Amino acid sequence: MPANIPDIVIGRLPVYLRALTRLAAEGHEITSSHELGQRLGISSAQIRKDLSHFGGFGKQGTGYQIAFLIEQLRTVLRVNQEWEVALVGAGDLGSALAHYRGFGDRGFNIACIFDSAPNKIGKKIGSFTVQPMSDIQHTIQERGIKIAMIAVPAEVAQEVADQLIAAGVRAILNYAPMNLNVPSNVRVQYIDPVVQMQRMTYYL
Amino acid sequence: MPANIPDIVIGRLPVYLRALTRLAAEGHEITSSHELGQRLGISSAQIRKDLSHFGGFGKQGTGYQIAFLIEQLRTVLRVNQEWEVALVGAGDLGSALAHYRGFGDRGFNIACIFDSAPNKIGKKIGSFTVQPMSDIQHTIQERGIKIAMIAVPAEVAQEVADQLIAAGVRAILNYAPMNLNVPSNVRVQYIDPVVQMQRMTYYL
DNA sequence: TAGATTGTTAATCGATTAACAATC
DNA sequence: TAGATTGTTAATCGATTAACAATC
Repeated sequence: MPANIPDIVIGRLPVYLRALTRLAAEGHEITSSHELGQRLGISSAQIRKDLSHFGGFGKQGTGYQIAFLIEQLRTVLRVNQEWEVALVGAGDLGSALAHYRGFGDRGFNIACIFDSAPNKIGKKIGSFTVQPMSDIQHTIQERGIKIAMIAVPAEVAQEVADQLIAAGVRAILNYAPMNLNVPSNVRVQYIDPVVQMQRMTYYL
Repeated sequence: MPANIPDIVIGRLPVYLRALTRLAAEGHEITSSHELGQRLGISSAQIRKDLSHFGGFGKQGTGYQIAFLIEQLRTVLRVNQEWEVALVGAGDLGSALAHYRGFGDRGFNIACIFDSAPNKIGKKIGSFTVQPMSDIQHTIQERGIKIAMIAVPAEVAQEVADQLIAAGVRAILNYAPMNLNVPSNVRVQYIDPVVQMQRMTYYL
């Protein structure tokens, strides 16, 4: 495993992986840094440089074997295995996430759903039964779950995060519109559609 | 309006705005670049530098009046007005977005919903009636809508984007797991939870 | 062989940080 | 006045790009 890869490079690999998977679905077998860069709107040099951190995946004069490169990136990102994911929050968003079919084939499986509302606990969402928050510690620890999605109101998101971390979670995808305070060994990614729209209105 | 602000700076302003709104909700009236930086996990120097692109919003020795800074940032980002947003896709995700209460108070209102499935067209989602895709051009043009959210399968996302852009949309929030090709006068932001989880598994 | 594209180095470009005078 | 914090400059740091030898 190469050391000290910049985080910004790691951040682009999933986007490369997604584009390569799409190219493969379209029937391509080989691509080049130039073609991939065109699709993604970034320079070919950046793609070659990013990939070169992990080894020489291409062939001069030819380019990259798509299936091979996909496999390599999946290995680097550690998504050549299935990760179990805990979901907290069984409202509109939580339900939509629970029903979303796009996780499984890209390395993730929702394994359990938690909510605090008594009228939701015990209900079925897809194939899952909503569990009470008090189950978090036990279920997550027992199953060794390391990844969680938070889909609860902002007011309780920090509290939920604290519980998840105490139970062993080390990666959080936070849908609540607020910043989380977490120890340095825990990673957080944020999804806030309003923030992303506010990044565009400036230019309108 | 100051010229040529780096995009990376614009990208942080909504996060500042969100944190400030939260501080205000907690009853604070004044904050400092240091306090804000602590909350967000970034340096105080960066916050001061970012804000200084748009003017001197603080006072030496005191810090920033939160209400005033919120108002300034809302003006800079142009979210001191309400933007009408078109939503394409009335599946699980589209429905969840239509029901989400968090848009209105942060500058955005969903104004119309489109889907292609005959069994969805005409149905009510919240207070909206799902319209057929063929209405896109007319409705968006008539209402002067500039922002759209795409919540359709990846296979049709590019086609939907093309239609939206032809109708006058200039900012797209894309939930479909694929890259969109758009003209340079159109901005796109992406939400793909799998990409964001794949950015974390590398470190687990 | 000729053409194409990689992997890599060095140069450029841009962003972050440290430091401090200004000033509330 | 003394203490605190801004706005800004200059220095540092890191990321992107251009260019090309290597080589398929």
